[in-house]
Amino acid sequence: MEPKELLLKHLLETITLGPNDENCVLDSFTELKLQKKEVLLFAGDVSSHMRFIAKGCLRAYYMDEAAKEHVVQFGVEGWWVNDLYSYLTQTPAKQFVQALEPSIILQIHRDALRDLYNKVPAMERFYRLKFENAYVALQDRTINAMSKSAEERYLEFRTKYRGIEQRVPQYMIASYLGMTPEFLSALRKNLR
Amino acid sequence: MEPKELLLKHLLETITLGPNDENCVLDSFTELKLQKKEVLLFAGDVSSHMRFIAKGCLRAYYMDEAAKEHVVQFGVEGWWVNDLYSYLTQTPAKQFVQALEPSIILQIHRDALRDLYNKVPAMERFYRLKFENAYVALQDRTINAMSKSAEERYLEFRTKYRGIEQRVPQYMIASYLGMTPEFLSALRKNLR
DNA sequence: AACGGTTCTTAAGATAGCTTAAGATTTTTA
DNA sequence: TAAAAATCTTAAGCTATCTTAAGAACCGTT
Repeated sequence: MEPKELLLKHLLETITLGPNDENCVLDSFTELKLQKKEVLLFAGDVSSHMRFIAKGCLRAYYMDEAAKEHVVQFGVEGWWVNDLYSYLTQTPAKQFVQALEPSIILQIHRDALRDLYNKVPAMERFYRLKFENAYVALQDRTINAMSKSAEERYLEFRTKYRGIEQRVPQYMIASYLGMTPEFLSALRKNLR
Repeated sequence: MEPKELLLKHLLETITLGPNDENCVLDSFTELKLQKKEVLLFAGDVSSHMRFIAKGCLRAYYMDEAAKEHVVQFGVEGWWVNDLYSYLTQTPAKQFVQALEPSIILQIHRDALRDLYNKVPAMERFYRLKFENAYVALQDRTINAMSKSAEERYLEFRTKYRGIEQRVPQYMIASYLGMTPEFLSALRKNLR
C-alpha cells in the first residue's frame, strides 16, 4: 500500500474525515525515505515534525553522561516516533531517532499541524486520543519497570511486541528493558 | 480561594475562555469533600470522572498479587488525579485513589466532558495539552526509573516535588520510587 | 570462501538493593 | 495523657543484577 494510503487508513481508525478534509490532511504530510542506520533526528536539534512510520523500523534512544545508549522506544509500521519532549517544548532533543531498517516516514511540520488543528478539528481530536493512549501505555510500562523483575519485563515485552523482537538486535531490547545484554542473554537461557 | 476559582485560574493558564464559556465549563464540575484516608476511587470500579484537586493531597496506588501497595502518583492542589486507564477505556480500575489529607475535589463526568468538548472546543485543546505534558513528564519518570540508581531517583524526586516530600509518609515515597522503605531510610542516612 | 564487523553467550567476581526482624520514634485516638 | 497505631530506623544476611573479559556465532561485503 502507498504510504499516504496507510496514513489515511491509520487516521480513519480513530476519527472520521470528510472528503475535503482527507486531501487537506494528506497534503500537509511529506514523505521521507531512510536507509538502515540513518538518523532522522539528532540529539541537540529541535524536533519540529510529528512522524508516522509507513514502512520499516526505528528506535529512539539517548546517550547518558557515560556515553551509554538507552533505548526509549521502538516503532514499526503504523506507529509514530519522535522526541516528544523536544517537539512539544521546542527545546533541543535529548534523544536520537534512527532507522533500524530501510524505512519510509510521513511527517508533518509543527506549524502545518497547528494550522490543521484549526482547519480540521478532527485532527485535534486524533492527537488528543493518541496522547491519551500513549499515556496509558507508558504508565503501564513505568509500573512494570518499577515493580517487576527483569524476567517478568522480558516476558511481557515478548507478548506485547511480538513482531518487534525478531526485527531488532537483542542488546537493544535489553537496553529498552533496562538491563544489560549479558543479563538478558543469561535470562533467556534459563527460560528454556 | 474558592475551589471553582482555582479551577478557572488553572484552566486560564493554558487556554482562553469567553465569559459564556466560563460558566458553561464551571457548571459542568461538581465539588466533593474528602476526609483524610477516604477513598475516592476503588480498584474494581469504573472511573467516570476527571478530577481536579482544589485542596489537599491524594495518591493513586495499586495492589499487586501479593497485596503489596505500589504508589503510582501523588497529587496536590492544582493537579489532576485519576486512574486514566479505567477512565479512558471504561474498564474496572486497577488503582485506588485515596486522600492523604482532608481534600476538596472538582470533578466532571465523562459524558459531561464529551458535551463540553463540543460546546467549548478550547476544552478539547486543554486536555490535549494536558495529556501531552503528562506524557512528557511520565516519559521522564520512566527513563529515570530504568536508568538511574535509587539515590539518583530520590534526589530528583526531592527537587521536583519539594512540596510533596513533607506532606506524605516516607514509605509511600519509597513505593513511588520503586524501592523498599528500609532502603530509602538507609540511603537518606548516607546522604547526610 | 574469507574477512571485518556486529551481535550473542558464558562465566567469575562485585555491588546495589531486598528481606527479615527488631526496636525507636512519631502521630492518632481513646 | 496514656495506649494504640503508624511510621521510621538499624543491621545482618541474601539475591538479583551488573561488570568485565573473552570467545563463539552470525552477518554482509569483497
